[in-house]
Amino acid sequence: MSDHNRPPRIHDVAKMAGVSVATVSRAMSNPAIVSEATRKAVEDAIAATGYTLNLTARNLRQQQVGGVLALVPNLANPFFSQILAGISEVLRQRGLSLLVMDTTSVADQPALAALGPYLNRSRSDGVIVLDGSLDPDLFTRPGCPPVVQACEWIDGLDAPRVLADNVEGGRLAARHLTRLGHRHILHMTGPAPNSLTASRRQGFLQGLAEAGLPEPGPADSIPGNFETRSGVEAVPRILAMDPRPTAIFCDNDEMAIGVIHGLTMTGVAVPGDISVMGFDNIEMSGFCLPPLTTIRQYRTRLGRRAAELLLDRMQGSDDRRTVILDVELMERASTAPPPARAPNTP
Amino acid sequence: MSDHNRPPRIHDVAKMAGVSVATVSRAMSNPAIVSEATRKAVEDAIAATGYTLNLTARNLRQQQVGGVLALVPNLANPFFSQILAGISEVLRQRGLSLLVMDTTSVADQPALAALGPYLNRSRSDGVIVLDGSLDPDLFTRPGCPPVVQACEWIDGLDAPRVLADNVEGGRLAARHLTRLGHRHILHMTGPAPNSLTASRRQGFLQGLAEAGLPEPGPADSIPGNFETRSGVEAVPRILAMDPRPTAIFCDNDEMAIGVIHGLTMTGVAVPGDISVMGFDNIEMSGFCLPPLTTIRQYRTRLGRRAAELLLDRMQGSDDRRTVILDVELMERASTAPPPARAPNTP
DNA sequence: CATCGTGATGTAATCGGTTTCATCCACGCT
DNA sequence: AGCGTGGATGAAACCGATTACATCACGATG
Repeated sequence: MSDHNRPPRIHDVAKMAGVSVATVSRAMSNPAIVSEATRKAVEDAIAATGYTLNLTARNLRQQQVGGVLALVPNLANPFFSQILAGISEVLRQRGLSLLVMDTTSVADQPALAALGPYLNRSRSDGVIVLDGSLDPDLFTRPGCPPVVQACEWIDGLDAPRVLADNVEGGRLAARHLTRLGHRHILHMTGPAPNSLTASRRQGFLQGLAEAGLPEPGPADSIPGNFETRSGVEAVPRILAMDPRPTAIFCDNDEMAIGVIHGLTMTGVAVPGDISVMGFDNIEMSGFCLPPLTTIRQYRTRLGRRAAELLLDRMQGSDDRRTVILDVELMERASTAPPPARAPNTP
Repeated sequence: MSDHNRPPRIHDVAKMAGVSVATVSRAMSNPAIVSEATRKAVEDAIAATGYTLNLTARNLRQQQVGGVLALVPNLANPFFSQILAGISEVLRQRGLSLLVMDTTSVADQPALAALGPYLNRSRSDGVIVLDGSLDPDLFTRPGCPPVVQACEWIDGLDAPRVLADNVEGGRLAARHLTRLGHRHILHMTGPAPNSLTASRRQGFLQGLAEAGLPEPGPADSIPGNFETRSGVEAVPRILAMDPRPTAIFCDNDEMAIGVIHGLTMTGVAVPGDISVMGFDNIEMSGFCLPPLTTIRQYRTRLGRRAAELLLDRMQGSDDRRTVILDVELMERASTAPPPARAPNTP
């Protein structure tokens, strides 16, 4: 052993195999263009030295980073982490690293100062944005790598999008509830500027119209922020409504679970007195009580598609299409026909 | 503009500022050692050219990667993603990237083949392992960067650990339930080889002993796999037990929620007939019905500490100590004194 | 037989920074 | 005046791979 306890480099492999470093490099990255005997010799030398290639050196030469950055609003939210799992899967197959950055952790700073340095070709080869609340201009600055939007999207950002069919989901929710006989349905929405909020609302209204219901007024929706707590906190206001709604469609499962929690704690039966449904089909929605009727979207698949689209763009594709993934109604036990009389009708 | 649409390099900045590239480099990384006037000139030139440094080049020269790898069993599990959020926070402050890899996505392949290439100084500067089921030998191979274990740990791996006080948590659970008057408590455990399972069990037994209860037999525990479904599926076996337990301590919240789901669907009241408690205090535990009594552990803090410890090790510290973080009993509504008579006593 | 093409390989430039080492200059001390 | 000292800076080596280009051997072709 002549190595001074330093990891072997390609030079050491070349010497041991009796070939040049160029040949070693070729044997590794494009085995077809070296002779059988040489390849064998190189393989043996690699095994003997325990050589592993220095990715940083390769990346520098090839003008790439070898990784893709995912911008996640709130890493702690399981909804996003499942999308990440899909992204991770695709990237790993291509030998790329997944870098993640939590955008909420920098929410106190100006986005440009906090995120700007990361939206750079020297930090990643591509970006998948899961946060629809970011400034589109962040991604159009020179030096920003290719971008794909997943799940949420940013108005005015001209980059491919991979979305669940939120409009259809909203429509399915309205159809489900109206078919059960509900006529007075409250819509608990996400935060106002959010892209998901807008399209779920749109589909929901469309579904109500198809059922022949009149256009709901502003009193028929109540804003939340996608967090469970906001569902709980909406309950007193919901119960004070007159007439009281017989069903509530929440823009995500967390809020729906919060609403059910609040209603149940107040003695209102779900779905006996009020039906509640959610959106997303998070893991927990099948196990809460009552199990939650919701709209299922395929998060792992969404992550995979987003990663695939990004890889295309990184290879120069100029495909800017939006991919819409199917959603599906998951009918569980939190919805039922309305009570014979509205609970607060005399 | 003389740039041919190519991002500016340090050379361009140097030319514009009228200094050498070495000086530009120094002005950026160690401003104190260049003169006031030079620093100003360089700053102006950087602003004028829109220069951003190529991290890959710096990393190559400095023999580092600029990133830390987190090995997560199941990215889709919110429990882990919250730890990641803590890790991410610390790393970002130091300008390091967070790389994540889902170990379940490679579970079908031999760990060495799948993970080996990533456990290398050329892929990351350090590793945080959240998966206690991995082979310790993976991390002792030459070329593996410094490792810190967080949350779970690997027997036989001599690397710093950051853990919640699982033993104390088990003890608190036993104390809480015995103080309520329970004498027959079932322990639903995690998978057998898991490090968390063992220590929670140990604390639980200790707590029972302190309450003067006899050592429980093998029939007083039932194995799960930390997933909600395993909690649901355990219910028929639980209800068939004779005598039937009056309380169930589950090794995590997901299983507890599954158990509550199963019991409630079968018409058994929680906590009226059987008390259930969990471990972890996941977000949802406060909102399920009934709200879950559980042991809280501080996941974000755990992630932060792990990252800090790793940074120490990366800077050469040889501190191998284990950090134990406090846990806390969260008393909610899923536990109560046992019914006057055991439900299935004649 | 000369020429050309082709496959396999070596040589050296290259990626874009950091850092060592040398140089230069101003200043203070003897 | 001579000399040492320290601060600021530049020239060039260096990090470890990839790859353009040159070279060479060999077989096919005219």
